[in-house]
Order: sequence, then C-alpha cells, then structure tokens
Amino acid sequence: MSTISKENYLKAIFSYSTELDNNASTTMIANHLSISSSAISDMAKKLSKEGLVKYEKYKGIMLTPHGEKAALKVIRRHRLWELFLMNVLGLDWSEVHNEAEKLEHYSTDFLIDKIDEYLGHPDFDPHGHPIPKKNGSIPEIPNVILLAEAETNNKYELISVNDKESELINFLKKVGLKLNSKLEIVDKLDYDNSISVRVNKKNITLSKKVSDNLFVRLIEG
Amino acid sequence: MSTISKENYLKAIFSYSTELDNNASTTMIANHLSISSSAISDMAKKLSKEGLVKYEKYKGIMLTPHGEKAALKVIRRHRLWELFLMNVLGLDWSEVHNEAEKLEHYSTDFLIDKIDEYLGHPDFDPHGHPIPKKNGSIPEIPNVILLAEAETNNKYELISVNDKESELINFLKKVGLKLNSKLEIVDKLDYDNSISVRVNKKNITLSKKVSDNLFVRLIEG
DNA sequence: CTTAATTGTTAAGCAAGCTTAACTTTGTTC
DNA sequence: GAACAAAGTTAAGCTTGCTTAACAATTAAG
Ligand SMILES: [Mn+2]
Ligand SMILES: [Mn+2]
Ligand SMILES: [Mn+2]
Ligand SMILES: [Mn+2]
Repeated sequence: MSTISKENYLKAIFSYSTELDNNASTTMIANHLSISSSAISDMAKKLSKEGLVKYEKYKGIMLTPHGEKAALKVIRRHRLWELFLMNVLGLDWSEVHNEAEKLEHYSTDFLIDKIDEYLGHPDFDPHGHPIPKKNGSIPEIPNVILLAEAETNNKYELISVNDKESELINFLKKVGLKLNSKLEIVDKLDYDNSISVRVNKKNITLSKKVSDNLFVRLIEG
Repeated sequence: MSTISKENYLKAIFSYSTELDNNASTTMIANHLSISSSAISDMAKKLSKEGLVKYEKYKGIMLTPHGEKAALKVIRRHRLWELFLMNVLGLDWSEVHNEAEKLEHYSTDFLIDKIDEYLGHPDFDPHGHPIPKKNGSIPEIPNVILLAEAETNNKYELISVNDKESELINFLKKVGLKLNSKLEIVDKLDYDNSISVRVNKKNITLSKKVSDNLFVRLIEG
C-alpha cells in the first residue's frame, strides 16, 4: 500500500540515488526527511518486501524499476501542482513548494491529468525541474553545472534552482535573479568561495551557500 | 492537534447535529464515517479533552463553539475546492466531492484564501451548499424543503443536492435536472412514495430514494 | 594491521487510530 | 415494570510509523 510516508521515502531515495548515481544511504535519507536512521532501515525492509526497493544491509537503498515508476508519479504530481498554483492562483515561486509537498499525496490520477491538460503538458516546473510525463519519461534537461563551478568571464543562463528552501528563492527575488537570467562571471573569490556575477547590468556577489544551489548552462565562453 | 481523522469527525458531528438540531449519536457518526462505534466513543473523549466537543456518556456528542469553528473551516475548504475544481478544471459536479474530500485536509489557510479570492468569495458550492466565510459566518440559505415533501401542483426550484453519492448526481444529469431547475409536482404515488414531476416540459418519475436527497424552494403554489 | 570514528541495524517501546468481543445502559414492547 | 432489543462503552489487541538506546559493521587513521 502506498502511504504519505512511503511516497516521501521513494521521492527521497530517487533524488539521492540519481544525484549520486549510486545507492542512497540511510543517513542521507534520514537527514533529508528529518527522521531517525533506524526508521529508515525499518522502512527499507518494508519497501523491499513490496518490491519497490532493492535493499541490502549496510549497502544502501536503490529503487527497483517499479519503485522508480512510483517515485516519478509523486514527483510529477508535485511539480504539476507547483506550476498550476503559480499560473492559476498567482502564487510566487517561493511559495509553491510547500503547498505541493502536501497536495502531491492527495490527488487522484484523474485530477492530475486534468491539471496537466490545463497547463498544456508542460515540461518544466517553476524551479526549472523536469516534470515526468504520464508514461514515466522525463523531459530532457539542458547540460547544466553548478554556478559554484562556473568559470570567470564566461556567460551562463540560470536553468534551475533548488526549491527546498523558500529563503533561497526569496533571496534570489531580492537580488533580481530569475530562471533564464543571464549571468557573466566577473570574479571568483578564493577566500570564502563567493562568486561575483554581472546580471542585468549590475554586479552582485553570491556566497557559496547560494551558488551551490543554482544550476546554469554555458551560453558564451 | 488536528489530524485528518479528527477533521472528518468534526465535519460529521457538525452535519448531523445541525441536521437533527440535537446531539449527534455515536451510531450515526459511525455509519457516516464507516468506522466502528467503539472508535467513535474513543475519539469523543479525545476531542472532548481538546475542548472541541461536549460529550457525555450515552448522551451523544455536540460541538463546542471552538469545535464548530474548526468544523466550519474544514467545510469551507471542502466547498471552495469543489467550486474551484469545477470552475477552473472543468470537473463535473459529480466528480468534485471525491477530490475535495482529500484536498480539504491538506491546504494551508494561505492557499484557501487565494482560492476564495480567485472565485470572488462565492456563497455556494456546486451542490448548492453554503460556503462558510473566513470569519465563520454562513451565507443565508433559502427556505428549502425535501422534494419528497413537496405538494402536488406546486412549482419548486431545485436549490441543493446531497453530494455524498456521485451516482445520485449522475442520475440527475441523465434525467436533465440541474441546480435551479424548475419542477412542477404532477403527482405523488402512495404505493412506493415515488413522485412525478414536470421539468423542461417533460414528465419524469423520481423514486423516494431520489426525492429524499433533493432540496427545493417553493416558487409558485 | 589495529584502533577509533562513523554509519547502519536491532530491540524495545510509544501514540494514533483503528478492530472485535464482552459488557452496560437506555429504549421499546407487552 | 419485566424482558428483550438496540445503542453505546470498555477492554484488549493490531498496524503504522515513529523514537531512543544498545549493539554491529564499515571506513578512515595512525
Ligand atoms: Mn518543489
Ligand atoms: Mn511530500
Ligand atoms: Mn462535497
Ligand atoms: Mn475528508
């Protein structure tokens, strides 16, 4: 049976194992979900019994094809809700994640299809993340790198943003950064790993904490 | 703490105690929620401790002002979602109740206010039920009676409909009855308590099961 | 290689929200 | 008003999803 808890585990396992291109570790998931690591071990066994996950003691957790399908369904619901709330109700891109985190667990396939249709089968959510299709395929994402790893004098376009902290997005709003903003790397400061960029004809400095959460695509360099 | 379960109990207690103008009984709530009556007794104690309910053994359950406020909040969320899904996504009035039954538990006040605003602070949901206002007031409902109790030769307007069974609403669609339809009572048949009405220049016969779930307002008689 | 630190697992226990079974109160009928 | 039926409550127990504490495996250092 799929429950809220299980759906959140699957999402977490998916995002860590694709990020790492490896098994997700107990501790990472525990931190991510703010749950004790013993609970993770426990749940890993249950999900394994249901065939959603491959789990070997001390070896981490990996989604089975079946589990990945389930995870993608939840992610699809999440991202469609985000875009819908923004486009229809005018919520800000810093506000939608929170709402979607709940709504994702309580929408029938029927409703999600209606939303998808209403939005014209969109490929990306408000933070630049791909929206899995109904058949489980994932829209192709541009070749991105972390802004923190961008090179001086090159020009980049902001493609996607970590949506887990609304404060980050509020910060971006304050300094005038949006998806598709063009940035030129002016300088990289070794001392604190901050990065100085030119956006909209203004120079701004971004801390490592910020540049570690922004993904950009090279457009000139 | 408010949980899904508790919100559903509060809603059920509210609807039964207003319907009866009396304390809600354990058995009624148990049937309504498809839960054993022992679970109801249990929960009645918990809700009572939280000050949401007045409960005396063997005497039924009644909402406190505090509990009523909480119940109305859930009902407000439910009905706003229903109308929103119908107006924006084009869901049928037979489809919205199911979805709203889940969404009602997972929407922040912030989101509900946005929906309310988007809809222009509506007074009634797709089934003719009043949408409680943010301050807890309830839009005035017309003076309605059960269609089952309507009198021959009088003319009535369909004001509201029980939304708990989508099959009823599908039936209404099939025979062409909508909110605000005008009906003239042609005949009442004692044998099976069915009622014969004229709508849109056609005569149709409605069983007791149907006429017990439709509320009408006298417009000519 | 041995030791220590880190990471992960097992065990025991708890709260919520149910269930069924046994029992008690209330209501109904004669 | 006694006897039975219906409604309501209590008790015991179950599952889910957590927790903390104790223990085991893995990894990293010296
Ligand atoms: Mn999100
Ligand atoms: Mn979630
Ligand atoms: Mn409804
Ligand atoms: Mn509900």
